[in-house]
Amino acid sequence: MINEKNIKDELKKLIVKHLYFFSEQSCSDLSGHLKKNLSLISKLVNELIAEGMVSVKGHAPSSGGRKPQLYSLKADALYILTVAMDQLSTRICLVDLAGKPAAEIDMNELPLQCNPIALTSLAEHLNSYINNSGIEKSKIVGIGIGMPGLINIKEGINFTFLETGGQSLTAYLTKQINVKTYIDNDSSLIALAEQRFGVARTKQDVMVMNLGWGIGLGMIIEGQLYRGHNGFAGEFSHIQLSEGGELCSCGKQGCLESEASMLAVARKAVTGINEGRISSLKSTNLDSYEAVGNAILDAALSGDQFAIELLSDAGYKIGKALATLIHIMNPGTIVFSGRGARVARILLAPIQQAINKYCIPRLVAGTELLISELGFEAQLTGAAILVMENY
Amino acid sequence: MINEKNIKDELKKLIVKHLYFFSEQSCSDLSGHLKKNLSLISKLVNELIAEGMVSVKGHAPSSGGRKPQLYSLKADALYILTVAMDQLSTRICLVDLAGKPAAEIDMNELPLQCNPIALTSLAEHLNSYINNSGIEKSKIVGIGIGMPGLINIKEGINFTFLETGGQSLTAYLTKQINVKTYIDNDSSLIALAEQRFGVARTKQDVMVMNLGWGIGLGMIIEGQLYRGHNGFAGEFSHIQLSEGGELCSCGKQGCLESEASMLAVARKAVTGINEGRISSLKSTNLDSYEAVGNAILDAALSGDQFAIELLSDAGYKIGKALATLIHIMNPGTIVFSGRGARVARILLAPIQQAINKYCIPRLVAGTELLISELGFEAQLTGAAILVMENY
DNA sequence: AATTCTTTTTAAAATATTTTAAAAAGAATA
DNA sequence: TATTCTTTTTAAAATATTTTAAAAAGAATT
Repeated sequence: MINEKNIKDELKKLIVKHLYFFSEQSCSDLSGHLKKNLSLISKLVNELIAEGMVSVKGHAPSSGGRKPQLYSLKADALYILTVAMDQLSTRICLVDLAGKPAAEIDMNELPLQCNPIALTSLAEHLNSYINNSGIEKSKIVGIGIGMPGLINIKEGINFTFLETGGQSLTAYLTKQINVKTYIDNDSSLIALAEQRFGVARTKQDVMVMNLGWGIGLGMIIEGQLYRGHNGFAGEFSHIQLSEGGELCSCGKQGCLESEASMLAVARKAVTGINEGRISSLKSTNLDSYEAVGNAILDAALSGDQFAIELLSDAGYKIGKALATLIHIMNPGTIVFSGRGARVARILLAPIQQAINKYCIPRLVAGTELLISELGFEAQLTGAAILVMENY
Repeated sequence: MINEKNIKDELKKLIVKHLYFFSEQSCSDLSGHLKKNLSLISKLVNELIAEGMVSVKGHAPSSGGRKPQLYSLKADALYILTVAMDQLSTRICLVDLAGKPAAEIDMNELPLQCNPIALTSLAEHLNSYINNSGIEKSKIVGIGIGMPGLINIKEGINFTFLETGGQSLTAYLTKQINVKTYIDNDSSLIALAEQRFGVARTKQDVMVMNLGWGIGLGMIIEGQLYRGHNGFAGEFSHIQLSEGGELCSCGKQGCLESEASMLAVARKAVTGINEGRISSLKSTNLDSYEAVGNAILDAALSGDQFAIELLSDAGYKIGKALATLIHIMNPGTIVFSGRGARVARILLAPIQQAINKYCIPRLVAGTELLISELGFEAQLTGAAILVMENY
């Protein structure tokens, strides 16, 4: 028998996956969701218990009959190594099947741009992190990495950063670390996180805005992450907002990113302060846009008028772009996530205002705007999901 | 046994469906596509032959072994009633399983706007058409209707036309005609037709532009028609193109529809001619925008400079809007279909020009632009597909 | 408190589907 | 031309999955 028990094992993996996303499920819950017969599910769940993958978690209240037994994954049965990169730094965290950190988060500078040793450096970091964690490698199901750039997830190539001359990043890391590795775009992973464990939980058609140094868009269509024909879907930041606006890094003018990203806002703040605008931002080191950007968020949250004005302006522009997105996609939900989610409450009013102005009312009515609760954690959570989706 | 043979029958229906979309398939083709075992497929195909649904269509060339036998549906085993409506007229055609008309196409005026008897009139028309066709009702699998408007396909309600006070159009027609009836948006059906039997055959991520009195968009995402959270996805015609442009019927300014649809072009033509522009259009009845619109297409095809200028202008605007669409969706294919597909060759140059200007090169490179070959037939074809998808 | 009704879980029987093996038909090659 | 190799089709055996039935556990009702 070449594929002895293969089909049964596949189904067991499906059960494990399902329990990862929806813990505390009864056999009939599982049966309903996986569209497999109860009796089969029951048998396999018992096998999983015997194997130490699953444990019983007490009873749920009954609606007039025998109380269902609830099953969950044994959190320490397996671990996932999650990695969240942005252009400047990298966070690493080993988590268990319940999403709890099994070792401290490691945060270190790892500039992606013009850094030929970034990849080898990353591999070394990951190896030593695992060694220090005290968890044996065999218990780590996989490594999930979210990174900015245009990414081919199948081949494991990043066309924008970590240049390898067409070589597969995932193949390299899998070999170096000896644990199966997966990569994906940061905004896509944030969208996954919001739809599986965040405010868009169980929603089917969700657009997740990743508000950060750029403006990313992760799209969930009919419950699945949509990546487009070449994996470049959601290049929302470079749609044209206004004829003849600011020059963008992409070479075009008036892109959303060059008008409303955190970097664009920081640039405007520096100009404004140099022109004598009154603001608490004056005391910030104006040489680092990164520092200015973070300071704007803090200032806005503590009521600084100039900062709020800058963010409101950005919000209105984001809203205008969202109006177009809503017309095309008719999403049920839009989530504001990423670094900038902290100030989403301030952005929301001008965003809503622009949407009202530029959208057909019937479409506005069908779309809810939500603010992320996962915040900065979203990308790490998404990286874990990436691994479990491939389990 | 309550569901005796249900599962087997389901699979048989899947085989029939598959043969509808891909005729002349061998058992191994079917096995591969349906992901069911060859031996099972072989048995069921033989049953379908015995039932008179399927027939053998000779052999395909072999690649070094026994020649595969090819199977097709018996074209006259079942029939489909297809209906294509636009705001002014309705086409009806009974087709067989090979897509061949089994009765002549019926084309009649049926204005949708402010016409309370449109629905009863439609039902009468359909009934008498069936009676005149000579095909017995029991052989008609279903009625598929494509119509403009915001449509809820599950409930069978059109929110824009054929007002029934929230009653289901499909329930009414199914009862009146005694044949299961389905409705869908015209642009959605055109997209279906292009992806199943048109130039976008087998492509997975396709945006189909329905160039007509309005500008519609049908979206195929990962091989499936995407309708959005409330069924209103693809409301492409009302995205804003230019700040402060022409007033649109939707109440906003500068919408794509009010700037570049066939109706908008006709309006501009009338203005131009009244201002003394030289053109063969002068001899057209300028009171009917419909007549002017059609005349512009003819004039442009025979080289009239004014008509070509008008269409080029519209094309550039469509291209600018498409640039945004490409950034968001990263589609593999864009198809120009519908009434205006006749002049797509003239529109293509300015469309491409605008896309080049407003798109990131890497995204342009991944998207091919195609011109429909189904043309005006697409909507009827799509209506047949709608029925077979529900078979 | 006893009975009836629900729901979950388990086991046995029935059915569906896949694997394996073998036969049939033909292409490629020596 | 005979042999070997492929591929398709069919049949038999093995496996997977669902149905059916029954037991277990508890809620609701009389």
